[in-house]
Amino acid sequence: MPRPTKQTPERGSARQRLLEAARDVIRAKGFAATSVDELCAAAGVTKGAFFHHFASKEALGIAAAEFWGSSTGALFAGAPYHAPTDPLDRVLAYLDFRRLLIGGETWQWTCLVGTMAEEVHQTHPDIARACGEAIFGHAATLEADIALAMAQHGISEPSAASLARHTQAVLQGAFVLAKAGGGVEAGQEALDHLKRYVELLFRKGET
Amino acid sequence: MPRPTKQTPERGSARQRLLEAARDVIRAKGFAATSVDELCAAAGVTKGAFFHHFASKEALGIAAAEFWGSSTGALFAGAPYHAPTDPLDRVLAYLDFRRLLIGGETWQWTCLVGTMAEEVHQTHPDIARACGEAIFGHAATLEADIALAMAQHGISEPSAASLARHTQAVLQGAFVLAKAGGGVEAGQEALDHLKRYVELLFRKGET
DNA sequence: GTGATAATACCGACCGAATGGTACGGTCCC
DNA sequence: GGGACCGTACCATTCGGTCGGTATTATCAC
Repeated sequence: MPRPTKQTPERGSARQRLLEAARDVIRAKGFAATSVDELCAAAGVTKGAFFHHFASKEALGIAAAEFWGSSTGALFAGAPYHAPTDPLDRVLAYLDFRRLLIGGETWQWTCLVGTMAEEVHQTHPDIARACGEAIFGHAATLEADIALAMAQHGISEPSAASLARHTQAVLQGAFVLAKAGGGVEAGQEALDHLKRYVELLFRKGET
Repeated sequence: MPRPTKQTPERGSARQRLLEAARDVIRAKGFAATSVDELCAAAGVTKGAFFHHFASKEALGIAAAEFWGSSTGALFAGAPYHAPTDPLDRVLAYLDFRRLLIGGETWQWTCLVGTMAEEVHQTHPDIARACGEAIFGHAATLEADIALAMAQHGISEPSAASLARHTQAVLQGAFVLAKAGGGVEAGQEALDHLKRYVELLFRKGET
């Protein structure tokens, strides 16, 4: 395997490959149970490269959380659920889109930052902070549509920000139940309840 | 410290103390990041005692999940939310009770089996299985009241079992968001949304 | 009751493997 | 040449787990 250079980064620089490996391996095994050696092997990189790009394992965790935030941010920004002209329809389309993403092995559709936050919130506060920014940052991208829909339906009860956060809470809970043995069905079920909640909320106020 | 005997178990046998230490330490630091030595120190017990009672660290994880299931089971069985005569009131009182339990340091009011399931679902399937039994077993204790309330209100749409599971999903999600920086408020907020969902569901069908 | 026996509960030094991290040298591009 | 980038060998520590031994208790014949 030829060394990738700046001109020919092949399948990405070592840093990029390490972040991608971290995204997948940590989702499956957790942060603490994933060793640096294992990460290097998965990325096809040596330890020297690892500690050249990251000062410590904790630094990689923080970078992985940020990487997750930006890559999922791009995914959702380009997703088709923004198409509907009605803001409530866009919110419901987002939930449908999230439901569509559920499938395959559990580690493939669950959330890196949720997993890491739960695990390291006491031992590595800086990682937890980065995870929180990714989660609440994503929630914030939903706020505008929710606020528009609420205004259109004359609803003010739960704030748009609060409802946006709640969607993420339900999603994270769905991941936990799926990992606890509920599988794909547990995830879909939780999203069905969440969609029903939103529909009931907005049906109450009507147009 | 005198050796505790069967006649004078002092503050519990070594096994009991280890399970209690595991309950608290693993909730704070996670399963993988908690060492056997650390557990022994927290329990005031030596390594010999640990491996006398548990064949491996994984076996302790399974036992801790079962211990969590039975001790929380006793807590909820004796809780006051069973008092109301109306089944829907009992369900809502359960949610109020769960909200009341939120307070203090995050590790004190979050869920051991949720944390462990998320972390070890791939690496230690047997632990994840035990965690799943605790979670879904607790959900099952809510089913009867939910089913009664649904019958009374003429509702059949989401099954009682599904709604019971969803309460646990929202709770687990609340824990994740709390650990990601949302704190106590994030937990309370999620439970408020969950209660509103249940109220909307049952208001729709009325009596 | 008493002594012998077996089983249980526990102690703590020790082990090999794996861990996160470092030192240092080489290679490539500007 | 100088710095970014990466490879290899190595280090100190910590990890889960083992093992020989001791103290305490339960059992039971007598």
